[in-house]
Formats: sequence, C-alpha cells, structure tokens
Amino acid sequence: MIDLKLLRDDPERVRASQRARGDDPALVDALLAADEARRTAVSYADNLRAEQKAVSQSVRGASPEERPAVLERAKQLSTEVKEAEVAQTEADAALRVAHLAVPNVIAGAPPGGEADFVVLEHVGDVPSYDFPVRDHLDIGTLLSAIDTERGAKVSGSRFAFLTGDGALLELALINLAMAQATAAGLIPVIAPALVRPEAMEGTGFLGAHAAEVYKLENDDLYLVGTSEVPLAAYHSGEVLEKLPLRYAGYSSCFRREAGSHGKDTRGIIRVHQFEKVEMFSYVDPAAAEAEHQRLLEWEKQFLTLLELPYRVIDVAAGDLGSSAARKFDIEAWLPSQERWLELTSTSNCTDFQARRLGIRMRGEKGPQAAATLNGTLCAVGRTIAVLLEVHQQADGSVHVPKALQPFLGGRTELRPA
RNA sequence: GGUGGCGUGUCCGAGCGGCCGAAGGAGCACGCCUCGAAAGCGUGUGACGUGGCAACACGUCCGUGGGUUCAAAUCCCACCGCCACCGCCA
Repeated sequence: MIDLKLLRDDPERVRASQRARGDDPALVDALLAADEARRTAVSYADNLRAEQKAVSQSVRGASPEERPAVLERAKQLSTEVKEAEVAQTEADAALRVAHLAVPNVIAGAPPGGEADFVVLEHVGDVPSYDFPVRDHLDIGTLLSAIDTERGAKVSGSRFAFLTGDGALLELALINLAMAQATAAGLIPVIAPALVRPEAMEGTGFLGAHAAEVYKLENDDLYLVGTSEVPLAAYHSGEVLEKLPLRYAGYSSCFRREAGSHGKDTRGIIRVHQFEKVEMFSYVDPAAAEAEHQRLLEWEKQFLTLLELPYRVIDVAAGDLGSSAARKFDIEAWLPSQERWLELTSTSNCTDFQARRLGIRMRGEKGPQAAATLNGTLCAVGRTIAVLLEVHQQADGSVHVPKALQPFLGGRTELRPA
C-alpha cells in the first residue's frame, strides 16, 4: 500500500508512476476520493461518539425525575452512533479496496513494458563450443542426474526427480549459497512452505498472481511460490528495534505455472516445485536503494563463484510486480537455446509491502513503515540447468566450478557412469 | 483428533458492567546523588485515526470478529493462537 500522505501531498507523482507502468491514473483519483470520504465519515462518527459517551456517563448522576429523559437521549444517540459506525466501516472498506488497487510508486525503473528493459552490464563472455551442444536434459540424462519421465509418471508434467549427482548438485548449491550468505552476515532461515491466507495476501501474491498459487482448500493454507512470503510475514505486525535485518531463507517453492502452457516444457527450467535460497532485508527506507545494490552484488558474487556468464537488466516499470518500486534481474546464458534466461531477481519494495504487513521501525517521530527488499540468491533447479549446459564438455562430462568442489567431495567434474 | 486451562501496555501482572488506556512491579530514558559506577531518590515512558503550524483536543484499540447494554477489558457466541494431559505419528 502506498503512503497516503505522499498521495495527498503529491498526487501527480503517483499518476506519473501509473502512466509509466501502463496502469490507469484514474485509480489514483479514485483513491483520493475514497480517502476524503473516509475522513468525513470518521469525523462525523467521532463527534457522535464523544456526545454519546458524555450522555452515557451522565446516566448515573441523573436524578430520578430526569433519568428517563437522559436514558431516552442516550438510546437515541446509541442508534445514531451505530449507523455512523456502519457508514465508517463501509468507508474504511472502500478506502482499502482503492488503496490496494494502486501499485507501488516506481523509483528509477525505465518506463515501458516487458520488452523495454535496460541492460546494465554484461559479465563474462558468452561461451562457444567446438562440439555439438547438448541441452541440460540430455546432459542430465547422460549423468543419470535428471529424470523427468518418471517425474511425470509419479506427479505429472513439470515435475522431475533429481538422482545421483543431480541430487548431490542440488544440495551442494544450497550449501554454497547458505555459506556465502552466512559469511556476508545474513541470518540463515529454514522457512515454512505452507502459510496462512494473511501471509499470502500481505505479500501481495493473491492479487495478479493468484492463479499461480497452490491452495489447500481443506486447511485454508497456501503453498508458497517463494520464501519471500514467510520471510516478509515473519516480522509482520512488529515494531523492529534495530535495522537492518537480513535473512537468507531456504524453502521449497511451488508454482502452478497456469499461464505458461507450452513454455519451457522441456527439462527443469520451469517446474511446479523447486528449491530456492532467497535473501530478504528489512531496512530504513532511506537506506533501501543502497540495500538493493547490496543484494544485487551478492547475486552477482554467487554467479561469479559458479563461473557463469550473465547480464544484469533493469526491469521496465510495466513489468514490475505491484509491490516493487524497482527490480533488477540477472539472466544467465543458456547455450542450448542461445538466449538469456532469468536466474535471479531482486526487488526494492520500499515501504509498500511493509505497510500492508504492519512492519514498522523506530523512526524520528515514532514508529514508521520499514522498507523491505528481496533477492534470489539461488533458484536451484534453474541454476542446475544452466550449470550443466555452460560447463558441459565434449564427452558429456561437466566441469565443476572451483567454489562448488568442496561441497561435492572435492570432485572437479561430473561424469556419466 | 479428544479433554481442560489461558490470551491485558516492551516484559511480568492486577482488574466490581460506568470513576479503566487501564493498579502494582520490572525494564528503559532523563535528572539528583557520586571522582566514576552500583544502590537510592525523583520524573517520564503505547499504538492508530481525525483536526491543528504547534502546544493540544477528540475518537479507537485489553488475541480477532460479532452480539447483549444507555454504557463492555469486564457478560454471551464464533474464530485464531498458546499451554497441559490423552490418543496418533516422521
């Protein structure tokens, strides 16, 4: 939810943000009107309540003669207050709906839609191979590391078994990511993958993404698509005494992939269940931009450790989630398809997400909304896919990056049996 | 899954349907005392909303949501959570 004070002071800035996103600026004016209507309703009800309270108090002190009249007046006020409160509740609800409809105010993101991203930098050279390149599923099959056929047999399409070196590689990546995060001072967390509706709603995943989310109807719980959800809800409703707070959360992630029929159907690039280590920061809003850069640096560091070439893009306003003010994606080179593939994503949500979740910090003038930021450290399945492809060798073996070797028993390559 | 108990401010903890935003502690902050500290003494110490430049005023909040009443932390109902015991179980 955006800051209503900002909205009142500078509505044009919010309208401009809407235009940059390709969203409707009229939502801003609807919100302004709802805010105004609510304040009117609150004032009216407040005044009535004050009067009712006073009259109610005087019931005790009233003499027997005047008592019936006072009680009569009190009853009448009671009815009026109830009506005023209904009106206030309705105005509150209307404001909330209008409030939720306005996404975060963008901060520095390039205008335009999905195709209008800006490439900020390239790191490493796009690899070339003097042998026919295999894709990750072929390599994974040769290594007996990935089994999508049995994944489909047991669980359906977009599921896979990781076996042998595939399973070990997954654990190694998680351990490397956690080791890096811990060395950087982040608090390691293993988070629940099942959350209550409030957590899902509070983080904004039941809005545009609702169709992507698995729900357990019998238990009123949701499977998280990212540990951003439990990590953000972790401090919901709290006033945080000392910031920054930084977490590295590991969890399984579940996505229905409802809108991606026919897309990335081969291998494990897009599956319903994958493992991920996610970074999450709570900071003073004044420090949010610097924190965003810090998260990006950690993401780059991890890919550098894996010896993967990549590029960093500044995602355009129209392609941001509703909570994000700015987002950087890192895309790694996928040799089999000769294209860039999104491996990580880091968003600065400023105080937008925190306001909805009631996450506050001690500010100059008392508690105020904190800023939250998230960033992928390692989306394991996809990273395995890219790793196998980039580091493949002519004979079907795969080079193991130096940093990963200690987590794979010192092995320097993976070979078909 | 069953039975019982409990949810009050940063924490502990009291609270007769009106005089309770809430006793009393602790903690914390500031001041006095001290060479300095501890102890002691004194003062202060929630959030949110609306109006106001501000001091401040009014309103809301005693797990959440309903209900009864002129009036609810206090009575009733539902839900959520916590604790204990039993059952089951990786």
